[in-house]
Amino acid sequence: MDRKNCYEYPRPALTTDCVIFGFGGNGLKVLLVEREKEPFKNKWALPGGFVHENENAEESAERVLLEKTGMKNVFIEQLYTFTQPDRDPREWIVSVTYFALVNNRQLQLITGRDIVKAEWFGVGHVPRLAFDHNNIVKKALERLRGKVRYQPIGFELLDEKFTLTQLQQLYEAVLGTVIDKRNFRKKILGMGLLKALNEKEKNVGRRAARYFSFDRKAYKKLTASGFNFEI
Amino acid sequence: MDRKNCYEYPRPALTTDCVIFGFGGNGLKVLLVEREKEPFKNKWALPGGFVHENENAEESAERVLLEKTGMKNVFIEQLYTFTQPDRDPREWIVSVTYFALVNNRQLQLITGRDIVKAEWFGVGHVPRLAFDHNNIVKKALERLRGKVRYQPIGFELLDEKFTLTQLQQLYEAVLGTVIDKRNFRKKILGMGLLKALNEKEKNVGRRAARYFSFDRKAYKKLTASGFNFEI
DNA sequence: GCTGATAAGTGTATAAATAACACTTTGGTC
DNA sequence: GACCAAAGTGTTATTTATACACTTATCAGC
Repeated sequence: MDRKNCYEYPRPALTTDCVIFGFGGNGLKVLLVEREKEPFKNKWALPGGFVHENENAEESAERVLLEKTGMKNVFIEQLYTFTQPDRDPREWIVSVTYFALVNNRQLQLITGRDIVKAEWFGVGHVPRLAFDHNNIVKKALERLRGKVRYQPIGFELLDEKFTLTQLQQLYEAVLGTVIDKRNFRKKILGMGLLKALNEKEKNVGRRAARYFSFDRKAYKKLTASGFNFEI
Repeated sequence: MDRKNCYEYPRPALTTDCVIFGFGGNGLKVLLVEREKEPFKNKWALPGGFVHENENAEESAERVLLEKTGMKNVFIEQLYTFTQPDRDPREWIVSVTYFALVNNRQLQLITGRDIVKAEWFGVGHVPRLAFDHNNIVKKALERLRGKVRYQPIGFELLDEKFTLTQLQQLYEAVLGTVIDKRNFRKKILGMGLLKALNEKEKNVGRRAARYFSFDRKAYKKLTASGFNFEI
């Protein structure tokens, strides 16, 4: 070790860890990777890595996401910073954590690559993870559940175009409730945030559902004039 | 400099900064301290300091609060972590920020001491601050405004006992709205979160108002059974 | 091309919450 | 005891939320 990185007082290493949520057919899922090194070698963990000197934590999280899972341009937001001195058995390591929401298309990307061993786990079936990562997942779930009702972030988990039933199932999965179909549609359409597309499902073996898309422009306009999203 | 704190890769210094809100007669206030050293010597800044190796960030924030302002046992919550590499002109310094809510009694404590030069500023009259601290204050205000409607944290800004008018004025100040007195009282009393005390204001030169206190026990019970606070 | 299976799509009536609004009462001062 | 200032108090109209069941479209199999 050379004398380059010496300081007057001890300093923590800085990492980012990312809780990536996806919405598959049967519920909300979180992406875990298998650790290739000690400590916790071969244990499941959140994708993460060290922050470089010339980048901020968010850039670092995005870089790590791309390197480890091949995902980019995903919705990402700072979650919490974990600073407990003994959270890493090696030394003082502080982690700025993020939570990310990806849709099915982004979710496909990773299955093609083989950058690290990664797997989706239903949020109810997350195994014992390395470090304090179970805590981080717990915090991310709380945040997602709290936020999904007051901000239109649920759309980040669906494809560009989606059916109202998919949207409803998403809310039911995240919130853990059952929602009345007619009331849900009345409410969500009444907000004026969805664009009805001239396109329907195909080859579904039943009546085909119409596709909708989230109208970001309309949402911006509405929020500017005091509108508050709420499900 | 000895060789004690040398690392393989560069590491950031870790600090905490704290946005402390108080509610004075005429609105919401934030506590600022004057910097005694370069950089930004004699400029206003948020109270903050370096995190020690054997403490977590929250303990550090509480320690700094006590050292710099004499406050303890205040409501404190992690806000956001600022990691922009050039946010400090000296070197790479990452700050885990907190927001704190103090009531009048805690607010008095500091005026007695003279630990650092500290002053309350109305949130609409915050001067140009050191580093990226104006950003931090902005973020804290957003958080407070977003949170005060869905969690009973407003009470942290009032004394143990308070009148309904004080509570209403607090919400009006934080949210920047005007609230109807009768509807406000109906709603807040209807929640069953306030204990009416057998005590009134004294020597006020008008009809004395009854004191109330926030019933934490009742709140815990209610949240456990699915109640959601909302103003 | 008819039948059956499956989920899409749709309206109304009741209950609850919110919003608007003004006067009487009380404690203290002069 | 007259006056000042803010405390305290109900009702109605409007909006929003909730509960609830049948018809329609698409595809598959015959």
